Amino acid sequence: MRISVVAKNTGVGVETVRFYERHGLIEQPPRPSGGGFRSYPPEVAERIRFIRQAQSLGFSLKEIVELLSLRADPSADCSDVRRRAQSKLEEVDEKISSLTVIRTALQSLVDACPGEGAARFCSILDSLESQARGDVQSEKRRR
Amino acid sequence: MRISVVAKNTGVGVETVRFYERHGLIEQPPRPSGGGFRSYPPEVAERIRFIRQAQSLGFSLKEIVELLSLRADPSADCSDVRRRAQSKLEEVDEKISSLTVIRTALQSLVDACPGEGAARFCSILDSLESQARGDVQSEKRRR
DNA sequence: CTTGACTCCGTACTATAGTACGGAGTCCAA
DNA sequence: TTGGACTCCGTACTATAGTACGGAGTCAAG
Repeated sequence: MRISVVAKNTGVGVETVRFYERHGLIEQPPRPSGGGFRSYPPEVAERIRFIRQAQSLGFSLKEIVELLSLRADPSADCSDVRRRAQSKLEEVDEKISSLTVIRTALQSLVDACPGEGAARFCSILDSLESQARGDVQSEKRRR
Repeated sequence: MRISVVAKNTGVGVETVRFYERHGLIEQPPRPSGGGFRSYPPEVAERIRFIRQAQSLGFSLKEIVELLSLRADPSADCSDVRRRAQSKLEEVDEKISSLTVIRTALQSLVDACPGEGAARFCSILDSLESQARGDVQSEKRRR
């Protein structure tokens, strides 16, 4: 496979394939002796899909490199992988709960806003300001 | 107030204050004619707290610039601000639900993992791989 | 045997939100 | 008046994950 075919088959750009090569996520096939274009084995495409799959689960490229090297290392234990997945799960849980806090705050701002009038007197901006002052009283009054 | 005092009072670094100046989030006080150090009025510290408050609700610096200019614009309407908060709320909701999908996937990977044995045969890595192949069968078998 | 598409390679640029650095100037207390 | 701390300013660097570009080489169809 030429690089453009790999890219097309995996839904990434040619430049992204090269980017992954440069960062050690996939191996760059040797250039044929005598010149010409590199030929990519199907495993490369599979690995790129693995990368995207792991990315979609919230793993960074750096973490994916580690995951891949665990798979390659015969002395690596499955529990290493499990620990990583577990800690990623905890990370995701934390993100969800902090977003939930944000959601609640935004919702109450939106609810309190009359939705009309000059922005200078906007309750949302006011609230952001009074919270910036640490002004809890006006916060309570507003609700 | 000297810049370092502003920084200390708002919990950011001096470089961050300058960064906000360069990016139009806060106004840079003029240097006293005849040389010397700039003096920051307390409103600057308040504005930095506003910025951090809005950041903590998920607004980017670019969006915060817009929020601030809405507040300054006498013709801007409160409904503009409300719309922005509303759409940020929707964004946050989307993030939460996609993280929830990720959470579920990670949880089932962790649950399926025996937690021992060689990483080469790790069910988590296998699963990532078979999903990469679009191999739904082995996915089902594994559970 | 030429032309257009594709490849290779290095370098540079994008966005986001800062952080660091070096040198010159300034301020204040001992 | 001198030394340490702080300020000013521009530039460069960090991390993350790519994206773009320009020139040279290569391949295949017409």
